[in-house]
Amino acid sequence: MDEYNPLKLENQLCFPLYACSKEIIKLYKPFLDNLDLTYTQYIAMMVLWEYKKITAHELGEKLYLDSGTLTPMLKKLEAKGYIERSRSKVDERNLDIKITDLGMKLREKAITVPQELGKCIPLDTNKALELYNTLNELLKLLKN
Amino acid sequence: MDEYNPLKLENQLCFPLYACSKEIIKLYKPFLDNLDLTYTQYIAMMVLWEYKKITAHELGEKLYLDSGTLTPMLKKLEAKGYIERSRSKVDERNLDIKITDLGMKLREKAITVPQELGKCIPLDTNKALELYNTLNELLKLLKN
DNA sequence: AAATATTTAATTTTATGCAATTAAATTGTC
DNA sequence: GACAATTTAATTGCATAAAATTAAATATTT
Repeated sequence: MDEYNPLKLENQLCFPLYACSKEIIKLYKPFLDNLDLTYTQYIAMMVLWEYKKITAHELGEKLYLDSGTLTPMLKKLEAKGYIERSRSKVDERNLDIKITDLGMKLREKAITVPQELGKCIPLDTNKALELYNTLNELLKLLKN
Repeated sequence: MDEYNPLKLENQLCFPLYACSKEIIKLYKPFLDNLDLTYTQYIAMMVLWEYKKITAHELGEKLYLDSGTLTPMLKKLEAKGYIERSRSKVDERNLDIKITDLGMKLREKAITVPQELGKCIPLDTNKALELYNTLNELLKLLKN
């Protein structure tokens, strides 16, 4: 009998996580192209649709992204007119991100995206929910 | 009662997939730094440790990566002396990737990585196995 | 055999993504 | 109030990652 090989790609947990993540982000592309958003910009807008106003730092914590990724991405969203960037008056080290009317209007166009994408993911509801729960649990544990 | 909001970051399946993938790849960093490999280079080496020789195209299929990512990455692995790149004699459009002795030697240094990483992932064996199975199933379905 | 279609790696462009550093502002301590 | 420590965004450098295009080689069709 062959010995168990810990270094086979097939035997890794991380690899299907990494590959699934990329493949699903690819599925978003045609829908997000209609909104002129990349996936990273989309998840940032999602937070802003909910909170309307947030500091760059808090946004980064929610998205698991640091300023090296956020700064240029937020500048692009500002150039598109979806957000405004301004120094906080309370603490000038903080950058306040505020959604614009145009940004809020984009939400209406985006409203169908989650359902459309759901149709592209070939998992039954129970499996999907179980996966959702496990990943969120793992994510929470990894944060500590 | 609040209505269900399909555009809340919290309600997405893809986001924890994306975030977990990135966070776990970060966990690899200290171990892979010892091997002078990035995560992408590591998974490429994993395939080569198993197959010894493979075409760039087949490697790309296994890793879910295209030539735009593979070409520069394989050149770096060649520069480190872990692989050799050569045109196939059978079909010159194909690029053969062959592991070197130095590349095979690196495997010995890498052998402990999966176990070390396992210790960093706070999931019990059953949950991890279930996640592994679901993700591989999903990955297989996404390929079609 | 010539023309066409296909396959594949490489290149180009744009957008992350992270580590490390820098710079500016604020906080804490005395 | 001076000054050190801390916090935060921005910058820099390097490595993906994907889409689109290009170029070379091979396979197919007539």
